[in-house]
Amino acid sequence: MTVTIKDVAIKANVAPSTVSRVIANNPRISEKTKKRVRKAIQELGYHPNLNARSLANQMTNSVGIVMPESASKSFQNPFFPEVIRGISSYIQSREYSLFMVTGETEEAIYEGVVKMVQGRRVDGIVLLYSRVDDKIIQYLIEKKFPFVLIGKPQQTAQDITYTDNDNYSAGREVTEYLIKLGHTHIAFIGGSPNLMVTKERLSGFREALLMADLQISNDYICHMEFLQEGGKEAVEQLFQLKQPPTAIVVTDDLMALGVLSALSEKGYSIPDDVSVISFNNVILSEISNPPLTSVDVHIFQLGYESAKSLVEKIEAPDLLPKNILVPYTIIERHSCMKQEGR
Amino acid sequence: MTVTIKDVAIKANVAPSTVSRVIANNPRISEKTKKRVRKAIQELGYHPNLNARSLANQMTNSVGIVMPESASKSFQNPFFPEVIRGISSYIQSREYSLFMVTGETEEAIYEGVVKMVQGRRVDGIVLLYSRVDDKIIQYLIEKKFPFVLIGKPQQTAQDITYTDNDNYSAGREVTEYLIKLGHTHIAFIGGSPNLMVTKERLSGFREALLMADLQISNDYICHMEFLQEGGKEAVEQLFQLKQPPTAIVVTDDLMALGVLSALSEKGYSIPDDVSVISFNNVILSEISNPPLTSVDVHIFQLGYESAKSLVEKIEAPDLLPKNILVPYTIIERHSCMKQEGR
DNA sequence: TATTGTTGTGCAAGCGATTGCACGAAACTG
DNA sequence: CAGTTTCGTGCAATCGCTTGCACAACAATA
Repeated sequence: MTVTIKDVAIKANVAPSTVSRVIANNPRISEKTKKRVRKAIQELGYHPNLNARSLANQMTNSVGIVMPESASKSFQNPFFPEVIRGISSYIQSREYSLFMVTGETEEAIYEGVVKMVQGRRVDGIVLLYSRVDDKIIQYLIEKKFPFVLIGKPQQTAQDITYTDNDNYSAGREVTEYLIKLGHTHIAFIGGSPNLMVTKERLSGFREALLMADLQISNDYICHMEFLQEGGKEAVEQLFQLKQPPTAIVVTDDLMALGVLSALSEKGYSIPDDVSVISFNNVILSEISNPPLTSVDVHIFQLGYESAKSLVEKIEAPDLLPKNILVPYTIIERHSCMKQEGR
Repeated sequence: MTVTIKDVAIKANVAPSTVSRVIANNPRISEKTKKRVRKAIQELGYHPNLNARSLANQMTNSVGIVMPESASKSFQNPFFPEVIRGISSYIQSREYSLFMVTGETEEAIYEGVVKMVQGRRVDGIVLLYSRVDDKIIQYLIEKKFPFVLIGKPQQTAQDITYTDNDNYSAGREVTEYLIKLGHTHIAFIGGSPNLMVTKERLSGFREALLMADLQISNDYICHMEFLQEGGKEAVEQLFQLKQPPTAIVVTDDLMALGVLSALSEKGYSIPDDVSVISFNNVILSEISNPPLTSVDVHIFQLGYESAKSLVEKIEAPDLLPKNILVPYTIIERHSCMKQEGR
């Protein structure tokens, strides 16, 4: 049926072990034999059975990526495809493959991860999110299984390798930007408060207000889903207040689009009536109306670097954990404006 | 180190084979033994080594998904995440896992596929695209490896299982819709002419014009990349013509967004000056400005059904190939308008 | 009681690779 | 030229699981 290493061995008139060594390019095999074996491999169209190989040498040459439990929904957010692209790009160059773990519920994902890990399907895992009290992280730590996090781990966790932006600073900077434009009533719309990103950006936001002696009202802080509807709902809430904000920090472009459209439905014009600044700088932000001022967090690189760290960790497990901060850049477009008078 | 089937066997005081049968829930094992073994499994936290299992029983319980070669770029198109979600959703319910094949070049992807297939990493493959003269399809057919196509195969190929919309009809219907609105100068902006979707929709488009006795000019037919920039470039071309179109059929929402923004940059207002109708109905179309009239092709279902077909095919290889047509729906929003006068 | 059937388990041979070790041949040494 | 290295290859065990077949134990039958 399938052509195995034995077939090659017979054809090349050597032992299977020799074929194996040729594939591994073992220096102890003579060039002459190598050539002969390679020819046989070619002619037979032989490809090693990766399961057998994995079984024998205890490694799979593939890594798993774990989507947040809301994968079903959040996959709509361009953040994920892009970060996966980054991962995939590096992974590819190192001849690894990609396994995906998705699931409807947290429990399902957890099961999936356990199955991958204990089932030895992957050599390492990259988690596409970081949130508080995560069962999966606990598990991986316990099992001493190589993994990296995209986002900051909850505990100052010196022993977790992660890749992230400096979201605290970014949150602060963005807010300061709005303050400099003269805004004093600034709202914050973020994703789930369980996500580390949200927490970090929020505390940056708070810090900026504090430094500027502005009041921090809880009415101005919303936590919604990372999707457009999230943005819309938030707007509903905020613009019912007797003193609605004149500027909004939104932690995600997709939400920001929701904000934009909800706002213009309500008859507000942007940026004249309210300024909006958001995060991620996915392609959409460029073509929204008006184009969004957004923080480019370099999603691709986030993925790329995390994959790189992971592979390093897989190949040298005793290496110290390593944290990579990917820089961010505020991309100014047309959704923010100076606030005249008060 | 890791706990194997032997450890369980010892702990439960049975032979490894018995443990194996308990896991497979083989009826020949007594309930009493089963209980005992299950308890041991629980207590040891045993999970079977999937590589070993795959090796032994010649199946992996996972499927591969292949992105188009431009994955690097096209992943930005929300179509893909959504279709993957659909696949993943079904796959999950059947306890399969997902392997991803991506790559920068067609060659790289091809290699990846071969590696998966011969390496026995997956039991089947779903191709996320269909294009003419595809090497991968050839290969899979030749190897008699189970796969399904999302999109219509090139050859009338009665022996290929695929899931698709009736893109020919959709193309025609959409065009007729514009004709009914009074448009006589209708352009078509599509993706690569190698893609079957493009071909099908285009011929539907042509047919509609033909039926309405309208002229078909090649100047009105553009082929671009499935991205926003594609849309922009197309607009550049079309609106240099001495007689620019008053309505445009765009085969993808993302491109349509590009069209929209290019158009408004040029000072055209939509839908007053030019009507735009597009395909896919990704979330963006809803919040674009104006909201896009778009054909909902039910991407999720496309993925879901194809996964279903694939699993069926894996589990009953001799089943006749099966083609599923997922219905489409035109979602009217605000990017099309009646054309007054001539 | 001897014979035939069940039922539940275990033995051992795979699945297709990798790898430590042994070993014959060739090339070096003195 | 005998003795020691070096080089290239093969043997066989191993990775962890599945499964056909054999077989012991016990029940049912004659």
